[in-house]
Amino acid sequence: MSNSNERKNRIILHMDMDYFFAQCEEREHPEIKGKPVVICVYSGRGGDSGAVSTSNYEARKLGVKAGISINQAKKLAQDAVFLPVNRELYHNRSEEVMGILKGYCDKIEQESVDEAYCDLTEKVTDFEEARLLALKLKDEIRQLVDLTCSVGIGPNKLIAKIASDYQKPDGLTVIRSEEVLHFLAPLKITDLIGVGKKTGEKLNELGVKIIVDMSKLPIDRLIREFGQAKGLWLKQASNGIDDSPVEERQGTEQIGRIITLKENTNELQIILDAIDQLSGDVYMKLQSRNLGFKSISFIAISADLKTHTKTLTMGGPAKDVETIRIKAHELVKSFLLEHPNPLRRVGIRISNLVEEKGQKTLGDY
DNA sequence: CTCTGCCTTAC
DNA sequence: CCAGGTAGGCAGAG
Repeated sequence: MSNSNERKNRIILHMDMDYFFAQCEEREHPEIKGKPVVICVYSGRGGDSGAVSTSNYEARKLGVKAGISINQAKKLAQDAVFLPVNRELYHNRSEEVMGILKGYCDKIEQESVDEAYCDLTEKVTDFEEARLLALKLKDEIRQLVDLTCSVGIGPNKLIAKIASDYQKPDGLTVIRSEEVLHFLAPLKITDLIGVGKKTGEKLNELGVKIIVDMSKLPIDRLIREFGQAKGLWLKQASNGIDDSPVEERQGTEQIGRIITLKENTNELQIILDAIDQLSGDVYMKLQSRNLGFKSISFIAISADLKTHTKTLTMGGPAKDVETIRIKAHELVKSFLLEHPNPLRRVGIRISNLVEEKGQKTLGDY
């Protein structure tokens, strides 16, 4: 017997905070509002070595956007305000905003620190009512947290997400079921989730420029080019179909940390020292969630920016910092035997996280 | 199932 | 000479 909810036409909302990190900083430092603001991740190497995390619209007008180097950004916008990321601040703001959003539906699916889906199907009877609710939501976030966001509403997550991106900042876009195909048809394929640079280039070679082009490709062609899961997704998405439910998730499925070394090196001791630090950080996060883990990876990024990983899975779960350290050391050593070249960045990640009921911390294995 | 590389997503 | 940190998912081989 299928659940009647599954058959029902859904009304899904997607909320996306506008230029989130930079907006949080504007609120924190009102005097910088109106100026270009650039949020930076400093690598810890030279003074301005690092990358731009995000920027406000004034900075974007000057060409300063996520991903470019800080040095480049300084050339493009000498008078901009450059600030280091302050994750704690953004996290706190995020909690406030998500708290408000939770008041609008039974469950939300938080996609990242500044994005979430919300299923309104049981809360409203039609898209017009959903629009009013979204206006109220935006207003409440503005009143209580003093931040703007862009909201999209559609019959599924895919359409809601594209809609929230359609008008920014401070936008609201509602796409009814019957408007979906017209809405999608002229959009760029990179507007779809799962289509980035690589996939986009490959699709261009197939003569696909906009979404309607892709919707006409035979599914077996897409599967041949992109594999089963992705091919199927591209076919469905280009036709506006997405049956994935809004699912509340608690916590991530992996915990990782990665850093840039002061200088490229293949010296074991330097790398192990870094690993010990990272182990402590990862352990703290693990402990705060009271979880155990079964797999651990060492991540290495070489001077040419290629990523390498080495993973080890244990027979049973562990939850102590010593196991993290020891296993990570093993992975580092075995990696360096195979790849004795200098590394730029190193990191560790634990996965296969498991609920830990008992509190005994006997080292296993 | 495990492991690695690759892709994506932005912020 | 310059390119950060984090997480999720998939393919393909073993």
